[in-house]
Amino acid sequence: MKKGSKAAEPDTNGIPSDAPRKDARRSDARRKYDPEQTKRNILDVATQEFSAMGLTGARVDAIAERTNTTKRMLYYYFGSKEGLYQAVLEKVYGDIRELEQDLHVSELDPVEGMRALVEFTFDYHDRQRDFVRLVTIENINGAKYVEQVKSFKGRNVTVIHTIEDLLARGIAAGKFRSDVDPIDLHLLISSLCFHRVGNRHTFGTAFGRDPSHPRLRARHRAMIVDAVLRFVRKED
Amino acid sequence: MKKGSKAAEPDTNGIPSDAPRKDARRSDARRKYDPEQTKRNILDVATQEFSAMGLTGARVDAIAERTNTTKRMLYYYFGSKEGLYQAVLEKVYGDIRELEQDLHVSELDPVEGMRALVEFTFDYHDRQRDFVRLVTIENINGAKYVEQVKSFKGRNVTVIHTIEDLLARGIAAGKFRSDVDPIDLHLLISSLCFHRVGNRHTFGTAFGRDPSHPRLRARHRAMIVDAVLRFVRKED
Amino acid sequence: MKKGSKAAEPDTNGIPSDAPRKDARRSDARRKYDPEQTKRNILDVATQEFSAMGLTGARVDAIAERTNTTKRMLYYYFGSKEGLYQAVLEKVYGDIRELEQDLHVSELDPVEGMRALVEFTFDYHDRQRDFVRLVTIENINGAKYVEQVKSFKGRNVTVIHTIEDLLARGIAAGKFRSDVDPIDLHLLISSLCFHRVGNRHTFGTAFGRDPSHPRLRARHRAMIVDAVLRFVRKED
Amino acid sequence: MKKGSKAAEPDTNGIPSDAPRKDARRSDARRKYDPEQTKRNILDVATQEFSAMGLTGARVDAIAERTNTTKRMLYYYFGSKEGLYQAVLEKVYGDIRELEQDLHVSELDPVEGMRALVEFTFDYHDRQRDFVRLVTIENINGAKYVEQVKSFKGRNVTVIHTIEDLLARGIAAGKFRSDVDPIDLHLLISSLCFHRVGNRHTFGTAFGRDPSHPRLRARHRAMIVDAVLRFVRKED
DNA sequence: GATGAATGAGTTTTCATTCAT
DNA sequence: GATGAATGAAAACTCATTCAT
Repeated sequence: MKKGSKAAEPDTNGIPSDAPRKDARRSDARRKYDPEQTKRNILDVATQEFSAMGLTGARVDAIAERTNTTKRMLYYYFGSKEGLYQAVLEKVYGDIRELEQDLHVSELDPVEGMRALVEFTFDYHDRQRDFVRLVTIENINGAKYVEQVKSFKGRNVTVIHTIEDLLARGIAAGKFRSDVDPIDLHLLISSLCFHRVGNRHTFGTAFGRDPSHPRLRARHRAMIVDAVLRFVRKED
Repeated sequence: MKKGSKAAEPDTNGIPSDAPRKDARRSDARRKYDPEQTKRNILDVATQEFSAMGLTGARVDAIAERTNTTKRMLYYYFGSKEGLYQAVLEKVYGDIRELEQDLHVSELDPVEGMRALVEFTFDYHDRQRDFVRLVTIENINGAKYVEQVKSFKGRNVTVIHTIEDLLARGIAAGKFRSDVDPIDLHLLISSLCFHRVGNRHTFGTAFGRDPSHPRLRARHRAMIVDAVLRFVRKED
Repeated sequence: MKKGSKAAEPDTNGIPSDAPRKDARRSDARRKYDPEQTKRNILDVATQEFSAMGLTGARVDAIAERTNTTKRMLYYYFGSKEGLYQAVLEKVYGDIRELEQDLHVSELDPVEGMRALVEFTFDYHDRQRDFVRLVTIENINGAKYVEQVKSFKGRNVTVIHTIEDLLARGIAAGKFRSDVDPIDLHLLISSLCFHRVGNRHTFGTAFGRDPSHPRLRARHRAMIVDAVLRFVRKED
Repeated sequence: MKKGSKAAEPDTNGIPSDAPRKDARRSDARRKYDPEQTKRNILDVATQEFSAMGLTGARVDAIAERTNTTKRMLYYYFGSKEGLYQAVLEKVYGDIRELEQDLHVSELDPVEGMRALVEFTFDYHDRQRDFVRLVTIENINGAKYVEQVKSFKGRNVTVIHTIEDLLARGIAAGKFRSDVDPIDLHLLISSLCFHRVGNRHTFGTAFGRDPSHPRLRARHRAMIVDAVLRFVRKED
């Protein structure tokens, strides 16, 4: 194993990472002392590094190097490598939540709502690779850190409520079967949307197909929507 | 000494790991020096450690400690930490292959064959957590090491052939729709079987449900078979 | 953040430390900026921290945190950690001096005067743990800093004069032996009064007795007075 | 505070430290791999550094530098800085114990026995400055580490038994008073022997007298024996 | 083949101190 | 006078790997 810390090389192929936008500076003059910006900057770089390298694989030095500040500030604000990792997790989960606010499924008819939910889930995972990778990493860590993330449980409850609502309305409209457990359905949707992103490297190696290629992506999207709708549809 | 190298603790809840069986000693005379046994022993322990901790998280010392031999031997046989990791990957993929030999889907009618394939895939992932974890880890590594595993590509080709055969026969029998891509279908099946195992920690934390609980497992198995069959079925 | 800077925990069992009294604000109008008060506040906190942790063990951050002001002020007023330590030493020695003024041994008959001196010395050490600890710390530092404390030498000269006076009068009165060196006697008295305070932790651990317990304190006090008087007494 | 790690400078004036004897090599050829010697070497150097600088003041690098090995070995054998400190404590207490074996007070008449005990205690403290310093340091640490030293409590019990025996025999012989508590007497003796060593720096600074000067040492030794005997002697 | 001791090069973390506002 | 943010230098500790026996 080469030691040179080239940092965060693996992955990141395709869509550019969603983390550090240098232009995110406060619109007012670039001030020298801007703790919020400093923190955000560190957090953005750390998101990249942790999602690319894992908790143990990430290097504090590598993060610091790509930051506008020094390693010291990283400890000043986040206390430790683990603390920083945790903060990254928190940020990432917070980000999703904001996005989900925009999804008003309850205003759509159940079938269209279900389609919208699946498409949203698909798109989100497809775009937020860092999120997918961090979840993967957390599963290797035994979900040790995510447990302490406040926004984590809340977010999941929301999704389940959405699904319950869709299912109930679908059943009432005679469109959906009545024996589907909402959490199981969530798992099913997640599986389909998550796996092709999280495992795209082994998939690509195995079949010579990159699941993130636009054509494939479109086909997968349609397939997954189709599969979910067939699964919930009431058969006559 | 703060950290105490307990190593490889995370995960492993539920089904006991499939790796190191101390009793696996060759029944014939236990010779003092048995290179094969030594290698196998190292490999078993390493499988556990790598699958529990990841490539970067695994500790050579931790592996050596739980081995019947010493660290030196590990280097003697496998050259480096990476070499050992690679060997683990190779072993794990070899193991699957053997199992798949037993699955004779071509002798079943297409619907039953599809069901059998899905059930096999489900059961395999459900049991072989180490495999699932190692694949996950490989995806974090950008599939860098699995690419060099000989049995890897071959195995996947086989699965696709099986699916192609099932689809063709199903279409011919008027049971399956004709617009399903075999690799996409494989991805779909894999997603459903893999995700609930690979992400069971975050899932468990999010919903307070352990997907490996027998009751849930049975339900998931039925659900996945159902979802796949509904997906491929020809509608009239 | 692992270590959490709780600072200055060890010791302080029993009698509450004599340092920082938050209520010590000047009774006259609490002005926003009161340099004297700020300095005193820093000094009090620093006395605690240094006496609890030693010079190297003390943390500037820990001191600043428990202060009403910020770290910057600490440097503003005292220049450096060492400067602050020195200032603490100075303050502590000054405090003693004030107290010793009240002891008018020369007005008592030699035996009673000696008793009074020993009792005073005992009581002082017994109460001023911070003083005892700081002296101990200075001895670990090779007395490097105390050398620069002005009140230090002066104070000792005074004590020796007092002892010389007592011895002379005692000898004249036929009560004391004539072969006692005043500095040696001072050392003897100090040893007895100092040790039980400075080493009370190891003593407590060794014998399960806390020398600062009231009953034990009283007995020690009597014992030490007794020992000293027997030592100086002229035998017939 | 200068940062350059010149290490272990303070103190050590006078008698050369009792720690690392390079000649302590196993008499048989100087072997390259000699764990016992390596450990002892580290321990000896560490004893010096810790006793000179305290736990927080000591520098792992400084210890390693003066060792025949590298810093890594220090962690290999002792796990951490604290672990090494603890080992030093253990060694130092063990050393005393061995010495005390040679003191057969019970064979002497009570007065002579008491004199021998005091003289032994005096000599021990006078010579083993590292011991005295380490005890002092432990008192600053709140005796946190010495508590875990096995030989610590045992040693103290032994001393008390010796004193009890002497007192009992002295009382029986009509030589000693009967109201002396053995632990108190031990404290008294310790105080007198310990203080002049432990606090010799401040003492030297205060009075311009170095208590370790041979002439002064002899006088102190006589004085302390005298003081103790006068204290225990039965008055007619 | 097998082993415990040894190690160089990192890696995380801490500390006293200073800067810009 | 006062403050929170910032920092370089050093300190503790860890890791994969190799050596002597």
